[in-house]
Amino acid sequence: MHLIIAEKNISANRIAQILAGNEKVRAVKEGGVSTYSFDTKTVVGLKGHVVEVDFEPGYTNWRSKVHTPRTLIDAGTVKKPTEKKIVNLIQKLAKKADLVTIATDYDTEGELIGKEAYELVRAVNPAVRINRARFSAITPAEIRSAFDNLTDLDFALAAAGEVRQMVDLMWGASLTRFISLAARRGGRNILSVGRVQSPTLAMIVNREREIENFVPQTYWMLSLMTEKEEQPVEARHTAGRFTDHEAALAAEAGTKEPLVVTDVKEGQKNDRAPAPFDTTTFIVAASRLGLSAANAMRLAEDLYMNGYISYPRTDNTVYPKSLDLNAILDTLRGGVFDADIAWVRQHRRPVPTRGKKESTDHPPIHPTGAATREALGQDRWKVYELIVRRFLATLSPDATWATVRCTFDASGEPYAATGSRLLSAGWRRVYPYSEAKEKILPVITAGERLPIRSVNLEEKQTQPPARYSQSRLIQVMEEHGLGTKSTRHEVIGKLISRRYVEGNPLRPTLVGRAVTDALDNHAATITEPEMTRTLEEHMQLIKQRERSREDVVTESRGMLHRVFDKLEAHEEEIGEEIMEQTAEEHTVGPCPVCGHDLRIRHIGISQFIGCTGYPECRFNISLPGSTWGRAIRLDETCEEHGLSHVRLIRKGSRPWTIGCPLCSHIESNIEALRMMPSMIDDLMQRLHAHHIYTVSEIAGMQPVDLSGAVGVSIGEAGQLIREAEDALEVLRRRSELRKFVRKIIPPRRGRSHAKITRSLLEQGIGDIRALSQANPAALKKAGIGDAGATELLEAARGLCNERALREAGVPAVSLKKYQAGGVASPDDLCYLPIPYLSIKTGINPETVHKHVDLVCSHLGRPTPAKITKAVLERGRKELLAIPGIGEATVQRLYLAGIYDAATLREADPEKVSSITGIAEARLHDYIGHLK
DNA sequence: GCAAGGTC
Repeated sequence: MHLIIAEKNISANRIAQILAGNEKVRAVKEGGVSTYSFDTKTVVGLKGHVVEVDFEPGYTNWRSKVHTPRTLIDAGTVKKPTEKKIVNLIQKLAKKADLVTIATDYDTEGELIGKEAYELVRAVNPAVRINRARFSAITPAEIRSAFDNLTDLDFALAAAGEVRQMVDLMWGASLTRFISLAARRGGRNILSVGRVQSPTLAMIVNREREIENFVPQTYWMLSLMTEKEEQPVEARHTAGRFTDHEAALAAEAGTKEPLVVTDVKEGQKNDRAPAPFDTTTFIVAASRLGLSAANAMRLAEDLYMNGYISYPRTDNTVYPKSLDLNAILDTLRGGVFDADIAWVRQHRRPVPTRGKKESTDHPPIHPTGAATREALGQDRWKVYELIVRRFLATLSPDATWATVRCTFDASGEPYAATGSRLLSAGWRRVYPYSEAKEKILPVITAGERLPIRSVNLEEKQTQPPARYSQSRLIQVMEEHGLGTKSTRHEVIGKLISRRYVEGNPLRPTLVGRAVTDALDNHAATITEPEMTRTLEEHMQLIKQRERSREDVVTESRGMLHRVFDKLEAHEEEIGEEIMEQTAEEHTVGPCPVCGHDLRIRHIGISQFIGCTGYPECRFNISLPGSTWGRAIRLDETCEEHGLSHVRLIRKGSRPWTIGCPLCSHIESNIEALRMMPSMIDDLMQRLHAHHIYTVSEIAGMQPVDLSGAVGVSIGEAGQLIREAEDALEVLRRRSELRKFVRKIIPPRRGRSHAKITRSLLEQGIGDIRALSQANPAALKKAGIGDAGATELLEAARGLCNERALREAGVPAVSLKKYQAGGVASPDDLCYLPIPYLSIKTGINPETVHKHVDLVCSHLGRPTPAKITKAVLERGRKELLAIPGIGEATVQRLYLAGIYDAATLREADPEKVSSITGIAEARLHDYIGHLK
């Protein structure tokens, strides 16, 4: 069997189709992985890298005293399978193979992915021949020629890729751990560092600094309005920007009629058709349509997977010779583009346009299949249409413009006006994404005299550089060689998810700045694009076999060690700098009580806003737990309290904007305050004026302090505090009820717990006790179904009974036994006969009596007489001695309080029968037997 | 918990 391994599933399929020719390809899924077989060949696709380098075991604990971040530099590495299904299948097939061909992409990573496959094969089949097919596009010609000229894997090329992996891992992981530990950040708040992300972040930070430090310069623009045959014409002073106000004023004053046309120059301008799309230019064009980089890529990948466009991750801007452009035009026929295609065919430029970059792995992005707007939906169609039109534009002639430049002399001051007119639209006919703006001048001839209608001197300011948009940043990253076509947009996503940058255009956060500063000051290597450039040079040398992998890695290790020398010497300082700079990120504004900063605090899953004056100042505002979303500070501030607004953000759900935390705090506590009988508006205002907002604050105060704060007598203050305590208790029970209902009736879509508890409250059900006695109709009204209502009532009763018994002093172990015996309510204990309770629970009758006594006295009821175990045992024997009475009957008699011959003799058979269900006649028999 | 690079 000949095993062929491709880089991805879709390539595997296409390679199989091409190689099979007329033969039918059998597509079979094995263990969830597709294989394509024909003849004796089987083609399998990888998923890019199917293994991952990581440190050998022992380095997982970040805080280890032995394996410090620095030790990661020299730590051994292992390759771990990340796609187990594929790895297993490859090895299974490799055992049976007598030839293996690696057919991954033709670039460094492709060679490395190929080597990973090679090693997987070798591990299970040391003898099999393994060769390599190299092709720059998956077209029949390329593939056939590649398989006719099979070569060997290029281990030097793969080694270059391995160096990148090693260097990225050791620099990234060690620095990430070091910085995170120094700044005491863990979990979701780690501070990541990397060869690509850190220089990218630094560019955004530097741009922000430029903007902040920008000093605007004033300048003046001078223009005049003239007209020819009633058509207004604007001419600008040829000096352009005047930086000297005096000079501008003088030129303005000197601008006088006669205005003489000194020269008219006509010309023609070519407006080149755009080059084919690579990933970056595609993202830039898509961003003009309002799509973010990540979105544009997601849509393009979708189109690619469904066969509408070619592979969207490419650096190539030159169509390979093997690409049949006419065939593509044919494919696109029969839809909305027909007219445009016909036009392109008719006016086709001799050679398609080409961009600066040419690479071998994939062709530029182009359409591969016809589609309709209906089939794709709005967004995908937008992207598809863009790609089709771009393709058509690359085959279309240039646009041409007629240009004209008129120069004027206004009594010695020189002016000029320019005009342009589209002569032939060319590619712009089929690619209407950038507007062709014409500026038509009337016909003006040299020597003519024109009137001056007005002279305008405009004062302007120079502008700071613009922040990076995502697409602009991707362009700049590419210019600096940062990242690849596949990863650039992901890197930006990473900076956003680490909360280093935010907004569009991108702004750095305080954390982003702090980390960049710290790295800039102590580990500058990692914040500069230079590192990538050097790495690439070294990779190049490895490819040319001029340096070895080990040599380059050793050099990189040495550099990283030197970086760590500096870092470790300043660890504390670095940590403090970051913490100090980022503290502001959590600061929401001044504490209303003491004026110190209020800060958002996260402790475990709980979060709140506390005062930095703690413990002297105990002011705090509670926030919903972080399961609702992590609290972050917004830029807006509350005019009344001067505090930043707060928002809860949670992945995958809409953010919950709380707004001013103090406004929200006050608002949400008013209802609770009103639960205090003495609370009147005036009192509430006085409390608020003293920054007392919650009942729990009042409940926790001393009467003297409260009296002083709101100007009531000590006695009244005491009363208020008691009222607050009561309100607090009611609130506590409500919250308990809410949690209880939530536990029994779990939340699900379309069932609002807030609604349920509100409705219960309106019906006077405010705690679990009230719930246990509630009418099922009330639960139904609150939106709880029949089954749920029964379950809820039973659970509530059970819980109340349990609490009552526990309060009375029944020990927990016994409580369980009463529950198991089904006799666990206070009434059961007070009213059921002790022998019955004993036999149902297996508890000694004397102990039962003790419990019954506890419960009865707790409830103020009389305790029944004690029965000892001996008495009970004797009585049982007496009863069993009576013919017809067995264990079951004894138990039933217990229920009626009959436990021996004497109690049976005195019993009223009619009553006993009604309680126990034993026929009266039989009871008469038993009693008769005794007599 | 860490990088960057493949791919889905």
